[in-house]
Amino acid sequence: MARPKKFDEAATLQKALQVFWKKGYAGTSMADLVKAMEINAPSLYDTYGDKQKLFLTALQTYLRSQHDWMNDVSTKDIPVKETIRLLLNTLVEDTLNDPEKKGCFMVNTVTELANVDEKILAVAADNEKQVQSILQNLIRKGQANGEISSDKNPEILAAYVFTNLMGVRVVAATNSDKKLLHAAMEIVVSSL
Amino acid sequence: MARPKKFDEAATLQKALQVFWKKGYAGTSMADLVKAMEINAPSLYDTYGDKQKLFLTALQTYLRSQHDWMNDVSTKDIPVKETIRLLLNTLVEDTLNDPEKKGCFMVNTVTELANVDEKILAVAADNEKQVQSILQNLIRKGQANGEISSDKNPEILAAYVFTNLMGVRVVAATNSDKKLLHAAMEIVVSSL
DNA sequence: TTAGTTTTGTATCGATCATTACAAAACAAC
DNA sequence: GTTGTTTTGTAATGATCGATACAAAACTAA
Repeated sequence: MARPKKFDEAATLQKALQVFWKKGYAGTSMADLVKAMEINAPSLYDTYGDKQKLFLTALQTYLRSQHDWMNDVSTKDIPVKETIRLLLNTLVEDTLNDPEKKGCFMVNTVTELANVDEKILAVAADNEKQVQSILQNLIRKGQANGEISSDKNPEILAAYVFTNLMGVRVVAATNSDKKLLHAAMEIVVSSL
Repeated sequence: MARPKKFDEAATLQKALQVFWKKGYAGTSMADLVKAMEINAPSLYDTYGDKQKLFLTALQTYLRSQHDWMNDVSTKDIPVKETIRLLLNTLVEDTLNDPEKKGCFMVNTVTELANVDEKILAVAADNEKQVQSILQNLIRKGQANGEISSDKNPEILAAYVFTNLMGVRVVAATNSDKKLLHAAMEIVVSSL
């Protein structure tokens, strides 16, 4: 019924995600996006809305894949502590292996915008809730099978792990001592 | 020998620091700074240089006060674990009590710029070195007086505490459950 | 007071910002 | 092939970006 789009919506969104991830919201110009996405400005606005909306869409896409990954790892049939070790260590590896050293898009966004944009704050709070939920389920499972003491509070343990998940993403940006970071994560696991 | 400045250099720098801290580097315009600092653009450039230089000066000022604070706390005559508990809990309190929820200026800067600005990366690496040094000294002191097992590696423990210092600054931006954060920090202390 | 120096205020620079008007081009349905 | 609809490319919008030119104003030293 009309002229079809020349580009793939999802793939082009991924390109925008990469730019926002690397340069942040304010640090990214529409010209940057137009160039990276290889579409013209009018196509961009028509398909994804304005800069804010595109950013939010990119962020949600990122979070979904992040959650999917965590859920995948969490449903593996291995000990709970092994699972949490895998989560932490994979983050260290991924952060250090990224040649662009982009860190975590959610962490970057929280530190840039959560205090000045309520919508972003809501997304961040929701993300925390979801990740905490995944972690709590893991910990309860560990308590059920005897890996973790039932005396401990799952909510607190989850918050503790979450803090380390966030922290290691920041630290890995300036410290590339892989062994040291893995050793620090090992303390997290062994203190559960 | 000439017309004196009408403003206080250090106090006006503090105003710039507050703006950069709240809005980030790219999110801050020179117009924002001129307004907050209550000086004219030419005075700003003449005294502090361009935007980049002013930002770096503000960041260094922030780091110096941060290090001074850590050193002050570290030289208190209390048990080492108590000191580390105080460091972690004070960060939680300060972050939650700030009505502007600015978080940590260093963390914000690392996540915004460390991957695109080598000068910032160097400052961040240097900061990590200094904080790690303070933490390592504390831990060695704890090992000397029997608070902490001498079997443990001070460097790894310091990296572990550092990760939690960074992490809690990010988490406190979206989770304002004070009790939960304090409880999580308590795990950090008790795992030393 | 006068000479010399620096700061201040105004006003503006070209460049870049996010966003869009408009018309040619490209498709689907008939 | 014609009609109707949407996308595309070009080009430009006003606003804001970081940074300065210039002259009046304000001070010190003599």
